[in-house]
Amino acid sequence: MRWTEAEAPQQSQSGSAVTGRNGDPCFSCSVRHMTICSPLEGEELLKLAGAVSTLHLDAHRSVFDEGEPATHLFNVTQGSVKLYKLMPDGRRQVVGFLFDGDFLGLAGASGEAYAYSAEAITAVEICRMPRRKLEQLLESHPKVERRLLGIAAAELAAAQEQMLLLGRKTAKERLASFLIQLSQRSEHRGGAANPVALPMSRADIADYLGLTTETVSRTITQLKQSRVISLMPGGFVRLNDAAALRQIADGY
Amino acid sequence: MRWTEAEAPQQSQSGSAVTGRNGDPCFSCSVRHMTICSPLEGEELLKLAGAVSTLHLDAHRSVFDEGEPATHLFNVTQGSVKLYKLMPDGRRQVVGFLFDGDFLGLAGASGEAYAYSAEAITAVEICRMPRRKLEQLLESHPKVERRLLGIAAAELAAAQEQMLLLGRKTAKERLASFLIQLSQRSEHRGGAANPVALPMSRADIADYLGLTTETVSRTITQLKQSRVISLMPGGFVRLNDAAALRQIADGY
DNA sequence: CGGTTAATTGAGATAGATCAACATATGTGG
DNA sequence: CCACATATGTTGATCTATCTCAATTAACCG
Repeated sequence: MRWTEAEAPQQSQSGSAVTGRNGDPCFSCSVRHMTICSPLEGEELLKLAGAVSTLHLDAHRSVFDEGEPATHLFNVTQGSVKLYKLMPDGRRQVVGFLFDGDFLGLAGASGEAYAYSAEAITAVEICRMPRRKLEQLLESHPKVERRLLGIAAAELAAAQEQMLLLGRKTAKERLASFLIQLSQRSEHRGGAANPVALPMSRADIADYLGLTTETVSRTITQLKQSRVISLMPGGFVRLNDAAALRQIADGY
Repeated sequence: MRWTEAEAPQQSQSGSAVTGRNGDPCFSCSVRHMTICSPLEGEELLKLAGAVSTLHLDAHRSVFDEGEPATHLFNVTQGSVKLYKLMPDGRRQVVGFLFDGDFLGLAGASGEAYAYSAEAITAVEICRMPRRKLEQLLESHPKVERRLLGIAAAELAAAQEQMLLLGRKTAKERLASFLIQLSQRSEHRGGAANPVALPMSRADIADYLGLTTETVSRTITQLKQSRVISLMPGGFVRLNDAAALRQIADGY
């Protein structure tokens, strides 16, 4: 179920909460330096803070569904989110995972409806802004628009890399690529490159890599047995030989 | 082989030719209304015309290769182009086809190197602009930047749709999706929706859909036998029952 | 600590790949 | 303009990576 802002309880039993216009969400934002907001300062930031709301969602809660009018744009400030598309018979394709600092809603920057569904993997904190507010922001702040264009270009390149993975790589190569990708993204946002967090389920990984959960599981076992990776408690993977993993990922 | 502009003959035997700064390429541009240039007029267009060159390439000629410095942006004005990524052992993934009016080089809008190779499928005419010129253009023309952002968002949505295709669809569904896509794109740029041109080889289609040429051929035969499509001379496909094809594409 | 869900492992089935032959264009030099 | 040469496309017969179906084990949670 989804609720409008007016109906939303500040702290609900349903695993959702909104906080709007009542703090300084932007000044204290822990991921501001990696968001589209980074070019803004002082007064501008204050103005922005008045336009955004902060969502708190439990794991498995929907952020929005494919086909809904794309009224908002988002920024994940804490936690992990998955983006996916569904076919009528239930086949699912995860088109992306989002982590701290990641922007969400580019497709909605021009289109009218969300092209995929978004769901929390872990408990998440998400910053939400009305699309029309962003449009105003773009008018007055070319830097923000440039930043958005850069994000779009990077996402496009990542999408093309994923097409190569889905179209041409073996199961082993897909898993290796996936782990390397998670490691690099963690590093990129200032986290550890090596013990990599795997907050998503095997089913989510399978739907991201175009495989089944069984094949994901078997392939992880295979990588484990060849000592390239180790599974650690708490949903972490240690990359024992990142170079070897990269070789596998690239199909050498 | 590739050549620098200085070395390039105006009309060469190698299947390549450049024309720069010597006409009114922009005013007479047949696809201007669908390009990023569409917001420009009069003097602005004249200035732009001074910055672009027009390339003429025969089929199978390279426009650029993956990894090259992304010094230019392009617009296909006539003909068809394929974009592809290669793996070390030769596995290929076609990440896109371009037709009249399509923009090329978004990835290069922020990145430093082309993320894929581009090659002419048919004889093509391509408009080329230095990346720094575009950046200047963006500075002074927010409309152009907005347009680029819209293109990026649309491409991103298309890429996600392709991930669903590659990750979850059957061969038959992939072919149906592909034909519907070509039909819609043709219609979108003012062409006929129904007899659809297939300028690319079976190998290109296979590499786009994550299949082999044999499977592409067999699946086309299958669609032909079920009367949903017909192959016409000259590399055209007639969609006899577009609705049925769409049903197949969507997995109903 | 039971109960439920997620992950792993096993055995067998299959869509699509591979290997191979043939057919049909496409192009070229005589 | 034709006959050959080459590249592209189609069809057939097998093979195999991954899926599907099924059972077991491990993790999580109240």
